[in-house]
Amino acid sequence: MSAEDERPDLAAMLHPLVRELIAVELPILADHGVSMWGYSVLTALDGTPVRTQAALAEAIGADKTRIIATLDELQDAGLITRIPDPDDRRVRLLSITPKGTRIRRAVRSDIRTREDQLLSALPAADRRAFIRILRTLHERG
Amino acid sequence: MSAEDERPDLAAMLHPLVRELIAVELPILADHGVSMWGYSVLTALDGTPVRTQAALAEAIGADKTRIIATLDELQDAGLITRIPDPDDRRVRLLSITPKGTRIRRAVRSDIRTREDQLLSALPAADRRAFIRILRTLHERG
DNA sequence: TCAGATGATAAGCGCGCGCATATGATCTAT
DNA sequence: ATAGATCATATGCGCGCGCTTATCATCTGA
Repeated sequence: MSAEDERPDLAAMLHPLVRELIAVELPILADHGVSMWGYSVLTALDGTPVRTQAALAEAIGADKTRIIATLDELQDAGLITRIPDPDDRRVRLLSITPKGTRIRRAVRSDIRTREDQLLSALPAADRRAFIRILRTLHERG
Repeated sequence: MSAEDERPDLAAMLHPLVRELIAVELPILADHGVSMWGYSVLTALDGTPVRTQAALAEAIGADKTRIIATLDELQDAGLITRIPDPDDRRVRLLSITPKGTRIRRAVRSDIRTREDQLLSALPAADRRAFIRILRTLHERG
């Protein structure tokens, strides 16, 4: 039985880490007046407008009915636009506004700063490797 | 602006991964007749008996009132024992039974198999590095 | 001895969320 | 023209869980 066998489960290590990250992010999001789902929507829309709300929900792992209130809030706050598609009037074309982009990037920057603090326990090479491997796992699926 | 700056947030990458791991684990846990919290308790007790229930809850990030039902179930199933401490009769000494140990290890083995499948997208060196770095972050925190 | 701390337990509140269902508008294919 | 699919939306159920409060037993220190 190698030492590897005695490691905690992946979820046992990852879950607390995620909880910690979320705890760090919530106050930042509150400072900028957006919810976690709202930020997630802004992130998905920044750079890539999305044609349907269902596709957006799918892309960010949200529920397509639950996301509607989030979109309402973002629209009311002027962070996104929801224009009926002239080619298919069932569809709302979603895009982020300049104000939405500004807020999204400000939030991301604040989050990045805190993430760096969290990762500062690691040697630089490990930090880079961790991010790189995570991106691989993330893109894979 | 380096490519690094355009990476997704850590939580955006880690959260889906955790969700996926949990989705994989739930059927395994159901097969062995334990809940996620139950498995977490068994894992904490295997090898290290714990003196108080509050300490256990704290150790696994659970709520000290919510954990009681879990302990009741585990005890009813014969997977743990809860004996009043003769030196302080407020306290219940917690330990895992042989049956509990057997189940915990069977679950862990099944989970490990599925984790390996999940990580098989990575080159072996990255797999090792990922685990090693995760353990560092986990122990630090 | 007695007040206050500590441990286990019960019970309840409120939130977020996954999920199912229903409805109306609109499009598409026959 | 019409049936069926698709999209946005509203609504409601139920669960898990973090949190609070209260109760009872027991221990500890002044």
